[in-house]
Amino acid sequence: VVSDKTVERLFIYRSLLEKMQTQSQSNIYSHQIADLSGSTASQVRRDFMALGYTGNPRHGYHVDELLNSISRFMGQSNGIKIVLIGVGNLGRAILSYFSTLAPHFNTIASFDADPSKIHRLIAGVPCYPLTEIKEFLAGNKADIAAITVPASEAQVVAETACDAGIRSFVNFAPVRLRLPMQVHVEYMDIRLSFQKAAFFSGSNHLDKKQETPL
Amino acid sequence: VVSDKTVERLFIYRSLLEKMQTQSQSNIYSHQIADLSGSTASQVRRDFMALGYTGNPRHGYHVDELLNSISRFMGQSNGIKIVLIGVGNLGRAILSYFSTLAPHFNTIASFDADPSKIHRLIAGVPCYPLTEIKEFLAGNKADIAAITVPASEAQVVAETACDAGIRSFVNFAPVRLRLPMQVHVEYMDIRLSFQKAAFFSGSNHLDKKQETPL
DNA sequence: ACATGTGAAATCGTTCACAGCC
DNA sequence: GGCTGTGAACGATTTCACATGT
Repeated sequence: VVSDKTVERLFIYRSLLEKMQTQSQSNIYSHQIADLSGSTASQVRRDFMALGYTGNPRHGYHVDELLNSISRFMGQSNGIKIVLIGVGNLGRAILSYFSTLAPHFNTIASFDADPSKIHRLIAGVPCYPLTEIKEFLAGNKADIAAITVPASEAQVVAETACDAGIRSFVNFAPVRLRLPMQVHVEYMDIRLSFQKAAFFSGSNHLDKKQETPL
Repeated sequence: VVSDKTVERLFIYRSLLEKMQTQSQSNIYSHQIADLSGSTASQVRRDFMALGYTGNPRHGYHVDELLNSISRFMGQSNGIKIVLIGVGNLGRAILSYFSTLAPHFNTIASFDADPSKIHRLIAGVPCYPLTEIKEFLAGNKADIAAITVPASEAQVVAETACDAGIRSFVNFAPVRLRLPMQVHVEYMDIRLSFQKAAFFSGSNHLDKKQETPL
């Protein structure tokens, strides 16, 4: 009943509020949250409607209570269990990125086809052969899979993981995945975001009026 | 005159069409493009309206011509010049990722504060001290900057780069940047996308009806 | 028959505006 | 007085539906 956009913003608000909390700020107004998150006061208040938590006109929102409400709504997001498929440059970088972000994220295993990588510890995470993913997941629950294989392999790899019970993916490969509708995919297409940035850096987006008449 | 969403999809279509081209498929229908890109036929046709290129009902779209139209509309996106700020794990991974993607992307320099990194070649790209970015950009044009520094430093670093003439960013740090309105920022928040994936992996999003009555 | 191009309708998301409260 | 909560207006995006072309 809540939009993807709202979910995203709630996570952003939470991250801000956690910072506020460490600075022992106890109260905050919607317009302050808006400024810090690049949103608007209306938007913030509208997003909070989903939480069932209501502030008060005198002191705005109580940081601690608000955080509790958000976390209750978002569900337990500490100790998210991740498996990562594809231990190339990007995969390795993400492994070590998350190792510094514990305890929020917990990468429990990685998978690769390259024999020189398997059965080793990479950034503190054990690497197994891709063929064993199903057995592994039968014995170990994981919430999501990160796909960091080359584009050409992403689809098969995703199907395998899906088959092994994964219901949600973060896909770094620059291809759309065709998976059952109930399965969720977050796309992280690095190439695409650079292309978009390049497009909007020029004056392309403003007055594109010079249609060459055919 | 064209929405962000449409721009994004046009890039995706282009990448598909390039694959079609290598497979010497010469014609394609909107519904085929839709299937491959996770869109709908209407959406595809609507997006193409921006191009001024029109297909024909008999054979759909001619792949080569369509690609030309898209590329003309998108502007030259070969040899996009990038500088990367922050040569940590993630920064290094992106450097080597792009080194394999030439000639579309051309990372011309990286910057870091760590003395052990500067004046070395990292993934084939020279690394300079952060303090020299303005001089560097005075002598070398760059289209966009990638920010791969820790969250706490992202804002200052972005301001410096902005001051040095960068008009478009890809920001990997998990903070919103406050920059002049004309400056474009693409956010690539890896942590956030994993959080969203985790949220949508549960049954959180379906029937969130159990409001605890206060 | 089947695909395109495009007004018109529907849907989704954001912002406005104001009553109510502290 | 300045803030919250929210119905209503607005704007953006997607989908529908169908006239048109081959």
